[in-house]
Amino acid sequence: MSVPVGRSPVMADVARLAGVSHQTVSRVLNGHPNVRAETQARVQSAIEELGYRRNSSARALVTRRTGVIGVVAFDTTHYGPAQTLSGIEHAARADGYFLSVVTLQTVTREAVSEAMDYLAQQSVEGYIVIAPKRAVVEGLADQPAERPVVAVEGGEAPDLPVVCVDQFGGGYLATRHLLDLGHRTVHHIAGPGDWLEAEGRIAGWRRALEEAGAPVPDPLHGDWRPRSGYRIGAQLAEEREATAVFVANDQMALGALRALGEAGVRVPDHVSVIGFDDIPESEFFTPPLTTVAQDFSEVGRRGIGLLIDLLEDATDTAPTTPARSVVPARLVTRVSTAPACA
Amino acid sequence: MSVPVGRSPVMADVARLAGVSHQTVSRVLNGHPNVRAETQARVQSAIEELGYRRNSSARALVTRRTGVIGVVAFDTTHYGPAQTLSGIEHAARADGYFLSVVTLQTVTREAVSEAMDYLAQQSVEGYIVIAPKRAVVEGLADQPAERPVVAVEGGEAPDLPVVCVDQFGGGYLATRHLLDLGHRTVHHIAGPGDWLEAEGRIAGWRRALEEAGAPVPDPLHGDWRPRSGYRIGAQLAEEREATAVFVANDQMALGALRALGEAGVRVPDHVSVIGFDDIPESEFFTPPLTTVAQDFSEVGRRGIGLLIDLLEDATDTAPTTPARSVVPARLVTRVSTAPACA
DNA sequence: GGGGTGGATGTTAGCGCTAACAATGTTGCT
DNA sequence: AGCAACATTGTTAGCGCTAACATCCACCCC
Repeated sequence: MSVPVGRSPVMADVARLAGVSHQTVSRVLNGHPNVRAETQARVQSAIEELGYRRNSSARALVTRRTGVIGVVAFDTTHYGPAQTLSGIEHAARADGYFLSVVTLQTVTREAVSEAMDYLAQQSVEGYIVIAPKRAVVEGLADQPAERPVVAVEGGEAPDLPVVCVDQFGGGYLATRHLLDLGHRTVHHIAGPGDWLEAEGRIAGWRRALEEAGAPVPDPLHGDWRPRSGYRIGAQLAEEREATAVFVANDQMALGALRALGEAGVRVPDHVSVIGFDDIPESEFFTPPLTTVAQDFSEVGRRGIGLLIDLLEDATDTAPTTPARSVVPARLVTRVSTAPACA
Repeated sequence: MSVPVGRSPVMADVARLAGVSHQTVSRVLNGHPNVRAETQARVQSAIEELGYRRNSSARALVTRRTGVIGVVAFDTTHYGPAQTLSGIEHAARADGYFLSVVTLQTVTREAVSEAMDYLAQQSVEGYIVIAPKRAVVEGLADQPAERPVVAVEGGEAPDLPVVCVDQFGGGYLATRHLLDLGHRTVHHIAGPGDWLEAEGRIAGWRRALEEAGAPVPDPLHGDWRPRSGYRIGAQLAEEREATAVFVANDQMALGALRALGEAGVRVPDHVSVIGFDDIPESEFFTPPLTTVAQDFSEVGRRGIGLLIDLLEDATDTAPTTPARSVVPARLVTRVSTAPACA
């Protein structure tokens, strides 16, 4: 009788079929307590019979909640960002939120702000911004935040909730590992200067050297890509001075390994190399790369957790200090590092 | 005067400030033709003054269009899927659509159908499903499709619009390249049997061998990961029979290179190796890997293009044959392949 | 000059849902 | 019995927007 043709069923259709008011249907759908079990069952079966599905726009219109989280991500070509995004996605879904993603090519303040604007059109409830550069984080803090924002990989953002991997600790760990193997000092192929991850790793590396009283060579900046690691690796091979190199990511480490190999420098016999990220490939580099692993999924999970907290304690008017969550890094020892030759 | 406190402005606020009806505001927002330039300007400036932003839920409720496309993706750890997703995202945004993404861990029919169900809650207008396995594509075709679906990497889906890279052509290209270098035959480290990409590459490889009258060895199946390439590479090294190996992706090729290297088999002097995907790292493998490049961004673009066509010609009731778009693959020659030794 | 024409604007009625309140029935207690 | 307290259901009024229709006015043509 009441099977509607040509349009999808609405709450009133279900109500009619179940012989109740549409409000009762709404109550069943929202798990309201005061509905008789028998009524609830009748409504449920009417819903199934009609294949009814609640209209999310109508619901959002009246509840003022869309259940959508906006994500601004960068360059998912790289392993880390891609993994982080995936972690965010799973955590969000587990909590019943939807994700609307914008991926940016360029990491600038303007691009981020434009992306957030775009997402605002869709009435996202809050944002997760993967903010690997200082300028971006600062830009975020400036924005008149109508909606909560969580920065991921945002270093030490001044007044923004942040989740990040302990880059400093990771850099320290890597350097310490090489010093412990007896190397006099450790050279560093760093990431681009304006990246927070690069900064943190440099700081950790420097601290480890200073603590050990080791000389601190100038860090050599690459651009994260294998080619730049290759170029700098070739340079180091020519200088024949370094015995241990900490490379700020595995892709550059790959390039460096190749350059050293071509120059006849054997790894780890002549030079030890350690990377950062633990990409799936690094175990199979020549030689298998010792590196520092980051738990990206955990970062994603914590980011979503933090944002949802913010979303759901909207009552919390007291400007508590923004949360900050640091995920530890872990040393993964393989073949590319060895004791310094005496 | 009419600056509302405590709530964000609505159309009526803008209307009041501009001294027009809310409908005129709506007309300006929707680019309706019959609005006097002077009125339009007044409305525009009222919008800016109030920082007004149209409520997307209310709009969607009445227009029955959400502007959201649902994407079901897999395992964005891998380069290809991640790139494809990024291509989809850019294309969608360029056309003013939003993306809601679900990434799956397991590629099963059930998982896909559950993901689509989840997305349906959000009233997506259509779906893009990255469907790399036969079972998934078949499951999709079965579904009572209330909304348009485009399969990406879906091989030869029977009655579904599909965009994919020419896997067959790529496999053929790779094999042909090795045969042209004088190899008697080409061994194949394939992907898992139930993956369409693996199937297509096997078929292309087989065809090239058959055309050349070369013997067709059994393909050896890996799981796409470096480790499986390593295992199979070690096996090939031990048998000492293969002089040319076509590996179904770069990650497995990396493992194979490593296994061959460890077994003292020199690449390309003793054995030529060719990969598939052209991941950013492959240029820096030892030796730099000859491979087959896929234009993932183009795949994403075409996928979105196809879906939007479907969405916007909803009038088109005639069941035209589903579109099918094949993106060519490209040979990238580096160092890992060389003429067969006489 | 009268009536048609079309541009510019306003008015009204929903879209499908939830929240608030109203109206029942049902139980327990004095 | 009588009334309070509560469980259960229904009724009504929007949420903020767009589509459809109504209105007004300027202009043109015979």
